[in-house]
Amino acid sequence: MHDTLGKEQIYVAVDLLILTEHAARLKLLLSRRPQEPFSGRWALPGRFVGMDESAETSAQLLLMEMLGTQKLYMEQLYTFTDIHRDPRGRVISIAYLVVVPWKEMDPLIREHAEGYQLCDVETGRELLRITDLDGREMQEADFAFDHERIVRTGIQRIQGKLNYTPIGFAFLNDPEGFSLSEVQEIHEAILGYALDPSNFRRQMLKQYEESGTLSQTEKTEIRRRGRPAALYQWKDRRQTQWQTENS
Amino acid sequence: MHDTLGKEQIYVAVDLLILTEHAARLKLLLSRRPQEPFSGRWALPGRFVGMDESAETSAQLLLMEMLGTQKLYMEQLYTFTDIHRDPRGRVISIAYLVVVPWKEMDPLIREHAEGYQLCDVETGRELLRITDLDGREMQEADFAFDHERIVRTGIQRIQGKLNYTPIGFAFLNDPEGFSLSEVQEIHEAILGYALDPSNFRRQMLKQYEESGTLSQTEKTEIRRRGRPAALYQWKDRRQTQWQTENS
DNA sequence: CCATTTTTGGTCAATTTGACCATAAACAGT
DNA sequence: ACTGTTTATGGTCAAATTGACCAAAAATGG
Repeated sequence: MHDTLGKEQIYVAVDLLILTEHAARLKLLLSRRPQEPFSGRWALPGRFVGMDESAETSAQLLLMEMLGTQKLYMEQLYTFTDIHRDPRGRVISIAYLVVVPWKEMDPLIREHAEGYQLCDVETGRELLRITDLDGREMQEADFAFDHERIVRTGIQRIQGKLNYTPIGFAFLNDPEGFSLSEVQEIHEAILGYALDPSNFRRQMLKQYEESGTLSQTEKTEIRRRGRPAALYQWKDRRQTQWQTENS
Repeated sequence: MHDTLGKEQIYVAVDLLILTEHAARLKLLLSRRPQEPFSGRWALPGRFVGMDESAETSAQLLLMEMLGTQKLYMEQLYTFTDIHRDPRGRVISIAYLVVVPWKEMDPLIREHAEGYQLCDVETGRELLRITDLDGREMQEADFAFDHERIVRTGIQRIQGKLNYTPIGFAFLNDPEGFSLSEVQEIHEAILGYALDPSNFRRQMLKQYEESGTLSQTEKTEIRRRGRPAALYQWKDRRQTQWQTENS
């Protein structure tokens, strides 16, 4: 479609940083580019913005194409505009950060997003290590365009936001409820280090229980080992506001 | 130059939200548009991004044109892409937040930025009131394009950043030193409410003194009334990093 | 010399945080 | 049935932080 680009105009694209979490691991949706430029390198899902779409709409459409849903947490991440970021011509990219609950991601990924892999993201306080399904680590040169930089920017953003927003809950919007340990697992996967269970629970409850957005249900979890956890619910009053809110 | 735009492509522009502070007031650089569209309405300084410039470079060039300097705190704010934000055609705007010390702004504004006014921004915890030099309040409809939204986004951003970054110090980079009351005045102007002097000082010193970025000089201020204040210095180790750092 | 103004340092109670310990509630294996 | 293991949950306690004050220091203006 856009194999060659005109030399006389700036093209606008959106790229999606789609994050999910499973088994104490932060995961990131990447694909190997099937064509030039950067054939074979890892790339974020992207799309050119049409004349009749806002960037946000364009991102939502791409999301719909890939996963078949729009009801996800999405925020604008950053706009990358380096002159030579795309060898085909002048393309700027507006990157969006998308959070998908694993339970939704798992079935969707098979149906819609063929060719995509959910790669592992390991992140300590400073480090960032991304590995594909075979456990091979990616270097910056393994990425297409400036996508490695986009990834780093996004990870930093979400790490910072954990402190003062309930963005962690966007990773588990299942209506059946969730345990606070699951929330903790998500925070740990994003931050890259362990948290104290007792203190974590205390913090979450104080922060969100009195505002009514986090409330305990009557059900409890079914586990294999250990004491079953109480299940909580997230009241979505602000879920839709998330879509347009700017930090 | 761009009186009429082609209908077949997306144009990319940058807009600058230039903030400064004086006499306990947050100020914002605006001009009345001299031409259609939105003739007579208030607008941020802006510029179309050239084919051979990154957005950041373009913003820096505009800054250089307007104020004759580039050595200012600047960060990308947000990218606005609504389809109908510009009646001339399809234009997206990458907004940048710029902080100028008053002592630099005052002389520069006369020389370079003719037609621009430094308007007052009054901001409580929720409210936002912007008034021109004659004290007349602006409504959303008094702004061109979606510039009122850009302003609100920017004010929110800087208010949030006061908590966890030293962005307040960007308002006074004078080499002669500054008193902590001046810093406090800046914070109060941005936040829209008063702070306790003693607690404010305690916080600033704990946060930045031990890292070596804030240090007391031997000089003291010359005042009209009251005890003269000790002057402090900001060590710029991270000033340049500010330019590219993303929150 | 006194009243006023602003800076600076300090107190003190309330709150928050971080590092723990202890118990509760389940299961697995003997 | 009992024992050990595992995970969830509740509690303690000292350290650190915050917010609301008070008071002295250091200047000026009358």
